Amino acid sequence: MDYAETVTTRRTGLREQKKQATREALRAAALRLALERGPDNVRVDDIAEAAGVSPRTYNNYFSSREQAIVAAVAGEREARVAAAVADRPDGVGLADAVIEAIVDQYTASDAPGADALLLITTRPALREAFVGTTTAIEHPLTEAIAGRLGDGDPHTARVLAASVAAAVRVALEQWLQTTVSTCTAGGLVVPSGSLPDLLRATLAPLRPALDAAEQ
Amino acid sequence: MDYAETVTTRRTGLREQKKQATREALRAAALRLALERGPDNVRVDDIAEAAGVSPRTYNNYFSSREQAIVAAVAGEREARVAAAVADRPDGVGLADAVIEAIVDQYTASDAPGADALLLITTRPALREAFVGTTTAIEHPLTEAIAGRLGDGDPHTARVLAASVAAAVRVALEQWLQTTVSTCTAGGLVVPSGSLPDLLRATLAPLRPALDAAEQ
DNA sequence: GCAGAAATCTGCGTGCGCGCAAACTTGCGT
DNA sequence: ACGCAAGTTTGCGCGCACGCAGATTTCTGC
Repeated sequence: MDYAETVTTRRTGLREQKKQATREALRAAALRLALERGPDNVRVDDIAEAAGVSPRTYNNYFSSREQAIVAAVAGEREARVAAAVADRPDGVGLADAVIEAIVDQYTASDAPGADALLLITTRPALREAFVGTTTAIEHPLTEAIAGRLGDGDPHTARVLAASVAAAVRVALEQWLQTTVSTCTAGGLVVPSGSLPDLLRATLAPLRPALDAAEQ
Repeated sequence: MDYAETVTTRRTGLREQKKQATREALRAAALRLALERGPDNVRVDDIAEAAGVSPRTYNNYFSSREQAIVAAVAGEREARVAAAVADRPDGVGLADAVIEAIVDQYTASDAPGADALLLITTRPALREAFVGTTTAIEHPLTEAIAGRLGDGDPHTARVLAASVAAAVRVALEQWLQTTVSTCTAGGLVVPSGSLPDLLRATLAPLRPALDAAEQ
């Protein structure tokens, strides 16, 4: 929940260094254990023990059992989406900047954690946590949109960011739904290639709102 | 979560009748106890005991402790919003129908539970649960919008409904924020009169998207 | 270096959410 | 009227989330 130090490693150093280390250890341990045994057969005590910390400490980093597993695949996608929106050249419109940035980030991150994604699509509790990560992009996205809108009403940026995040959530829900049904029916892996198209199609209805805000 | 019987009291009757009775008893007990003592000094066991059911039964009706308290003021606003959208004459545009229906429902319901609202604005956990009720309007709103759009793409209706719900959530968050700060600073009750204006202003950026979907 | 301040880790206790299976209630067919 | 099927309630147990306060580690000023 704290992205202020991701760039310049602010703050004295040894503290934040250890903090990030244990956070990463918890992430890795959670994902590894979830893949080895089923996701249901892993308690927070196991994760904490594998990471070498107290069970109580786990909840100082993640507020739910699923967050650690989901964090491994979701990562800091939120901040990268915002950065991607801001990095688009000024020539392209707001709608294209936002939509393409989101599509890029959500398709690029699929390759590394493909096995983890398959795991997430299986268990409903994990799917819910994964879908819940979309709300995390709201704040960074708000600032990115506000930066592109210039001196406009900051309320508008916030509403648009929330709407975009909601649309992304809808796309993910539908993608997971069709994915699991495909798995059940065909028995093959996920057709991740359709995610970009689905995102574009789902975000399309918001284009008029984004265009109108630009004036 | 089950709105199929709200109109015609379908299903044999005695079962659903008792079900609604205990649900209402739980709601009332939760709100009463929360008002008497502080909201933090009421356990689910107390609510269940006051309603005359087992503590386990409570979680058959509400999946969290706050839901019962919030449900008292939130009620079945979801279904009524959808009905209000559908009831607007065909002459008015989709944007006006949606926005005015929402404004109506969110202002009309404020009067009865004014004291409860003040309670909710105080405790952060309750505010979160109250804000969370906005996602409940997504499904009914989707069908209402789809009905007005006619034979258009059902995806569009879903995205628009999700965006509208997100915007409502943003408005509620901001309203609660300014409300609590006003209370802290001035020490007076909430300026509920500004909610309609805030809703209208927050939903305004989505007008172009709603208008465009209508064609 | 060295105290004092600040942040973090940890054990403990409480309450909550929920799966499970047994008792009980209600509805329906005959 | 009666018995079976379906639905609901309840007790039980497990694991999770978190506040609290003490111990421990890290940072800062001197």
